[in-house]
Amino acid sequence: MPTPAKTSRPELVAIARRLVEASGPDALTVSAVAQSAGVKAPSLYKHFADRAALLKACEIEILHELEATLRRETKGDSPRARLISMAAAYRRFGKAAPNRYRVIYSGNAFTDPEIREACLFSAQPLFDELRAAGIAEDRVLPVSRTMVPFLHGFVLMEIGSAFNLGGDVDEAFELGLETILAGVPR
Amino acid sequence: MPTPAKTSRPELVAIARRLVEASGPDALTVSAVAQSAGVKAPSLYKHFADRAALLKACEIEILHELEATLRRETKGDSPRARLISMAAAYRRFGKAAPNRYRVIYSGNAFTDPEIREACLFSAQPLFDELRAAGIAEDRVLPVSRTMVPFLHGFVLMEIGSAFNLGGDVDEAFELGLETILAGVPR
DNA sequence: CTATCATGGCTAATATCGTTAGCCATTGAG
DNA sequence: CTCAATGGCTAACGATATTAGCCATGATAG
Repeated sequence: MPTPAKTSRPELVAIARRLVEASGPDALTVSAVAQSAGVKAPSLYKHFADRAALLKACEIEILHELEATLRRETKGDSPRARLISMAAAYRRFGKAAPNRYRVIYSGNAFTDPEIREACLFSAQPLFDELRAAGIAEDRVLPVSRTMVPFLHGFVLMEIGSAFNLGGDVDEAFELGLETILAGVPR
Repeated sequence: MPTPAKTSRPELVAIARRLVEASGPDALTVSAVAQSAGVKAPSLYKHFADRAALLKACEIEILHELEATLRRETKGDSPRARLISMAAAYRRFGKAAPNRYRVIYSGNAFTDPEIREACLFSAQPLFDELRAAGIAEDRVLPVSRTMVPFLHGFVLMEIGSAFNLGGDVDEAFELGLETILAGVPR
């Protein structure tokens, strides 16, 4: 390859992620990323089509990170315990870095095939655990469509400080989860 | 009041809403609103502190509209039927105008007292129905914190085309809802 | 009536974005 | 050794939000 590259796709994504996670999506400016990479703004377009592509790369990386986190932190003996553990890990993932979580599902990106794939990938751990819990194959999808919206909505609302009427939020999370897991044997 | 005003706060909000709902939040540019109001961009700042304030006004209006919609469209004899009806109305509200729905909870606006108030207002119909369903007062909040995240997450995902693995989405919605309403007698 | 003064327009200007065009230096491959 | 592609750079454009400062109006106090 000609002309030694001062930066690289992965490095740029890493920088972009740092910006987003530290200060929200608006902080992901082309100039800021470039500057942090020791490069001028227009040079970024040699690596990414546009700012959206950069953000998309972040989103995909984050979804992979979510998948890995769920796999790593899901523990327990019974299927039910594992599902509860996974849900807690999901929630922790969101709370640990709100701006990171907010990137997920941002945009109407589901039309994008790469995002679709990454989302599907990040959902695999749940599918696997549901199967392991003995949920019939044709119920895995419907049950996921109860759990994931609940988790997603809960995390979004929690990191947005929407639960501001007092009461124990941890308890509410457990209650909701247990309600949803009613069909899964203890 | 001096100098006849060419426009007004409410008109500007209406215009802003039209733009947002038609083409998403990015379409809400100060110039576009101004032009549509027959006024130059800087004049908007006589009515709103900044673009964010205009968007906030939209969000509050939308939350009030949501409340009214829920009140209007919640029907049924049994408490359970009414809750199901309300949930369906909520989902319809989101699907009818995805960009309108997306404005809700956008931003981390819950720190803003006016937004908080509007959110609380929009949640009243649910609280009322839960009470009418005989849910104990100290359970209303926890149960809401199961239902609302589910509804919010479901609608967000649905309007984002996240349910793209086939299967009947309507059915999944009903299943999720019934699971959550398990405690409410038929 | 008239003087006042706050309201709500306007023009002009600035800073910051994303993005494109076009140029040039490097360097790996033939 | 040549050469072409890669990946940098400068310059520039258009859009955006926002500010400063000016001016006409017209309700209101005297």
